[in-house]
Amino acid sequence: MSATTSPTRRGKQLDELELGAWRGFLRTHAALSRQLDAELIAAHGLPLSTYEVLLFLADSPDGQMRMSDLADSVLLSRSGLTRLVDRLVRDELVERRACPGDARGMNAVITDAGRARFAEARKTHLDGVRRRYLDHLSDEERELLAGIWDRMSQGAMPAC
Amino acid sequence: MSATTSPTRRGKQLDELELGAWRGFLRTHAALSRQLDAELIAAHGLPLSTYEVLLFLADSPDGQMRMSDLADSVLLSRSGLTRLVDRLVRDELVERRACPGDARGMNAVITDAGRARFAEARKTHLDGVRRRYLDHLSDEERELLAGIWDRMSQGAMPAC
DNA sequence: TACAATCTGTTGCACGCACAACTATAACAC
DNA sequence: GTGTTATAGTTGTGCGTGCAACAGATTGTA
Repeated sequence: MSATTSPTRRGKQLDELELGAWRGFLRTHAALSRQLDAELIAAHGLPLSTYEVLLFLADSPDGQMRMSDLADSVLLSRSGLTRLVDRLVRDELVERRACPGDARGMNAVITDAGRARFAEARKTHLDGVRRRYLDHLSDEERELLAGIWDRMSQGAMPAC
Repeated sequence: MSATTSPTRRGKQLDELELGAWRGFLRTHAALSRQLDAELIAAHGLPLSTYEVLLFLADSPDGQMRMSDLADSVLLSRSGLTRLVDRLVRDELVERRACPGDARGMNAVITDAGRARFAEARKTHLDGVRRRYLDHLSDEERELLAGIWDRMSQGAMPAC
């Protein structure tokens, strides 16, 4: 179940199998994220990055999160999140609220309109994720993939 | 081996397993592409997008490709590729050459300097891909993944 | 208390990309 | 031939993002 590769042939080109496992990964991600993003924009005017923010806010206890925590969650730089939240505030899907107990901090809070919009978008998105990804996998494959990703993010993260 | 999911529960949230298989995929891709890009820039001043272009050119018969074919290969818009090749020409890693037999077309041609630069970068990149991705997989897992990606890009592509 | 070091979020700036509009060439119809 | 349609590549423009620099608040130390 764990990595059992023969001593890696450093610098040598990838063989057929390695190539399929690696470039297929890249191709699949590119295709999926493009399609899901386009789908979400077409149906609800929400890009995927926005959807992610609403997702984390909607699923958090009080519908709010600290800016920096949110940035980490959606894998965005702090400045990137500042701008993204700017747009969400403009569209009245999110509000900024001073963080009680720490005058430096700000909380992003999802509004009722934001929740409504997100609930609609979630249907579309879940449907897309299933149809384009999950439905192509058997139960065993899903389990295996979940394990692989888990293993990788543990191994890869602390290295940088 | 093929998809055997019970009739998808449309709209319902993802269960634990589905979540792991899906969000892990996203997280892993984000982390890997960030790290590999940063690594390549630090070591050779080449971003990943540039590396991809040089890869396709270096591996093509005469070290040259039509602009539009190249754009499709590296998953970039045509305008995006035009600008990217502009930069490569400025850095003298690639040249533009009129396409014989079609006065509309242009070929991007890798230069000697481009080949040299790419050969260096390739070592770094292959090493990174192995260390961060392939080495975490057993042979069976690599085989399974290659199959999954293949199945998915066939199913997902024509749908859009 | 005072002062340095750290942390939070925002802003200036530059970059890379996509979309749409455009020019030039090619392919096809008649 | 002429006219129409399709294709190739470039350019104008706007958007989303990261990095570096910054102001304000907090924590730690003397």
